[in-house]
Amino acid sequence: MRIGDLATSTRVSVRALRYYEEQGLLTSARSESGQRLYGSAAVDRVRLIQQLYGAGLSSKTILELLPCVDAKVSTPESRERLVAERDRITAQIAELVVARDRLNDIIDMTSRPNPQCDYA
Amino acid sequence: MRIGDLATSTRVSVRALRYYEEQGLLTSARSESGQRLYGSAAVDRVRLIQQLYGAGLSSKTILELLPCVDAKVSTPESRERLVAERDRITAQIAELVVARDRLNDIIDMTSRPNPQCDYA
DNA sequence: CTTGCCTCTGACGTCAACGTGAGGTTTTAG
DNA sequence: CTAAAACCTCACGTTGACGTCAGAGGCAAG
Repeated sequence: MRIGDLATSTRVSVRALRYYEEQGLLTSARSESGQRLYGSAAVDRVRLIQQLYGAGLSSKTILELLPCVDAKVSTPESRERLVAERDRITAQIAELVVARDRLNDIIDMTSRPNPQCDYA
Repeated sequence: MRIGDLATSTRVSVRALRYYEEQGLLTSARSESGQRLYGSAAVDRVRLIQQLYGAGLSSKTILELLPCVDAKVSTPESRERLVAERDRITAQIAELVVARDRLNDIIDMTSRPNPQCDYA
């Protein structure tokens, strides 16, 4: 498949896909004329990358960790990195839960009929 | 209290506090000589701002919502906005949970003794 | 063969939340 | 009184993940 097809099936922009390749996260075969060609496995690869980006990992970090996924092996350093990121995500989830509760409080507080406006 | 004190007690940089004021999120009285002066309520205000930033809200969004908090009243538009942000956070939490599980899978997968290396 | 969409490689633009340094005033400790 | 520390206002720098435009070539349809 060509880059436009991959973009469509992953809902990721063409620019982003080229960026991923630039960062070393995604590889592609090239046609005679230089166009990028991808196998179907690329779809899953892009999804994984998106998921890790979504979790707040940087290109650099993802680049370090992808080889582990591919080789199914982690060095002590990369394992440490993985655990650190997981813990960071856990902490961030906790933070988001607190913030959501806070927003809910605000919603409740501001949605309750205002006493000053109540009929006596 | 002066800006340095507020920075210390909230663990937010002086620059950030000035930035919050620039964005209209934080107000300050001024001394004769022009230095910012804050009441103790400013600490909670900054904490709230930090929490909302941490939840991924932008200055602009926070600016829209703070008056609701202060007045304890929300217009239909702002209520809609609050609910939308809450739902976005909920979705993001779900995304993070998925990503964390994915990371855990990777950790497990790469930490298990490699079969190819096992003694027969 | 040409029209129109896809792709290519640069390379500059963007946006948000600050960081950082300049150059100058104010407050505080000794 | 004086030196250090804290404060002030500009105003440019930073970072990451792309967006966007330019200029040029590639590819299936009619």
